[in-house]
Amino acid sequence: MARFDLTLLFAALADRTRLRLLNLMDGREVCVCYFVEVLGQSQPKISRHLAYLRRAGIVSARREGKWMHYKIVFPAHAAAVQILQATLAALGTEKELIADRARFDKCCCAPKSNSALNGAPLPVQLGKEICC
Amino acid sequence: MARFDLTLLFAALADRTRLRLLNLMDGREVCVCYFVEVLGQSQPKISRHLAYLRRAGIVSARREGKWMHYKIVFPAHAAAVQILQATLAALGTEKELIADRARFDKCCCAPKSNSALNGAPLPVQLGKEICC
DNA sequence: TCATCGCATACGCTAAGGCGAATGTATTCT
DNA sequence: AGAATACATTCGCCTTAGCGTATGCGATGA
Repeated sequence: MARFDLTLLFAALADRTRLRLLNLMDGREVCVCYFVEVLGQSQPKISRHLAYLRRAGIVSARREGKWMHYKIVFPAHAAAVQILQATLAALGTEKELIADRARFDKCCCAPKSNSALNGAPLPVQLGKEICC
Repeated sequence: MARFDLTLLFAALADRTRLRLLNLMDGREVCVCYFVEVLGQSQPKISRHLAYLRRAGIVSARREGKWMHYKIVFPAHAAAVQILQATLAALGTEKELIADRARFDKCCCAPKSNSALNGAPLPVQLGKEICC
C-alpha cells in the first residue's frame, strides 16, 4: 500500500477530454497526432491534457524521432488500478467514445489518406498487432 | 446504461474532505454534527461538501427534527457503483481514515461524554445495529 | 546551416472551487 | 413569542484549471 493520493487520480479523471484520451489509449500506445486528428481539438489542448495525465502518473510518454507516443500505465496501488479499469470499461459503452474509437480506426488503418497524418507512426497495440 | 456523467462523479471524489466524509458514511447514516466533531473542521465547510456530494448524486439527506442525516446512495450506473465501492474499500486502508473511524466510534459510543454532541441522534448502521 | 515538422510550454483571460466569516432558516424549548 | 439549536447559504478572497493564442524547442531533412 504505497503512498498514493486518490484525489489526484480522481482529478485527472474528472475531465471529458482526458477521458476521451484514455479511451483512445486503452490497450495501445498512440502518437499525439492521432489524438489531435480524432478528437478534432487543438494540439496545445491535447498536449496539456496529456501532460496532466502524466503528472497524475497514469500515462507515460516515449519519444520516437519527432513523434511522441503515449500509453496508460497502471499505478502501483491496487485500488487505483481497479478504479482505472472500471473506468476504462465504462468508457467502452459510451456513444461518443465508441465513435471516437471508430474514427481512430479509420485514421489508423489508412493514415496515408489523411494529409495531417502523413508519415506518422502507426499506433502499437500493446503486446499484439495493431487493429486491422 | 442511463445518461450518467462520470466526470461529475470523479470531481466529487477529487477532494480530501469529501473522501473523509464518504469514509465515515460507509455502511451507515450519519448526523452532520458527528462529521464536524470527528473531522474537527468548521460546520459550514462540512455542510458545503455534503451539498456537493448531494448534487453529485452519491449522497442523500434525511431530516429528523433539527438534525440532518446523510448516507451514501449508489447511482443507477454499474460502473459508477464499481468505482464508488472500490474507492470506499481503498479508503478503509488509509491511516488517516482509519483514525477518523476510530474517533467516530469514540464519539458515537459515548456521545454524552462530548458536550458538542449532547442529545444528537446516534448514527444508524444501514440494515443492522450500530457499532457497539 | 537553415527551414520545417511534431510537440511542449508560457501568457492572458475567464470560470470554478475551496476557504473563513457572517448571515439566513427551520425546528425545538421555555 | 422569544431564545437557542442544528444546519444551510451567501459573500469576498484566493487559488486552480481550462481555453485560445503565441512562442519555444528538439529532431529531421534539404
